[in-house]
Amino acid sequence: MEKIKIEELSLAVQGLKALAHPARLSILCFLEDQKATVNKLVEFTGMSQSAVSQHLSKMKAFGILKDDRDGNQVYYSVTNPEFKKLISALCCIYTKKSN
Amino acid sequence: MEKIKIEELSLAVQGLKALAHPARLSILCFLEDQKATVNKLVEFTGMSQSAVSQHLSKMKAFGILKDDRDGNQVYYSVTNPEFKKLISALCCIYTKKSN
DNA sequence: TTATAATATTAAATAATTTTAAAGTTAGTA
DNA sequence: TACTAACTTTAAAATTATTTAATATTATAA
Repeated sequence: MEKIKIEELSLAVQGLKALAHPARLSILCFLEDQKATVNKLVEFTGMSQSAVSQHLSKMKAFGILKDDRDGNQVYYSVTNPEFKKLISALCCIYTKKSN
Repeated sequence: MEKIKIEELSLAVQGLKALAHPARLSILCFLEDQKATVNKLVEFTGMSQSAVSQHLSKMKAFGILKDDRDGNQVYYSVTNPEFKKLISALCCIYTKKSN
């Protein structure tokens, strides 16, 4: 495995930070196999609409999520399947199960 | 792939947070294939001894690193090979290369 | 012993992130 | 056009994380 170069490291850190929040990680898990509207995610997380929107835009900014508007609703989904691998590795560590 | 359960999620978040800092991530990369003393890591990172020590103990607290004392030196190393997979997935995302 | 090298801990100061609350958009509907 | 639903943005307040600086510990060496 190659080392992460120093320039890439700060990107990687930002990527990690974008995941390292309970609301964001649970949203990401939720979106693993489906897209969802902001409202749906507000319901799911129990957070304020504003907070959810801010978390979503942070994940979008770091290229984890993308959004698609349909009328007055906005659907969010995971862009890069590699992020699923990352979540998978996390699962593996924290559930002590292989996958 | 299984979902991360809600109880495990907060552990996973703490694990991610433990990685999501430039000093910590670069230390982790450095330790990927070798153990090292605190002093070595102070040199490598260019940070103060105290700061490095605090970062190391945070990573130790979350089970990412372990330490081994030898005389008056302390060697740090990565505990769980799964963390390497995680770093590997990160590499993959941020270098746009497969591995 | 005393001194020193290597590391850890603590507390205060600073910086970054998150939440809350209040407006502000955008798109559909009466 | 005016209204409402779905969402975003902004700014201030609250919280959490990091750095700094000083002190403490642990083990070896003089």
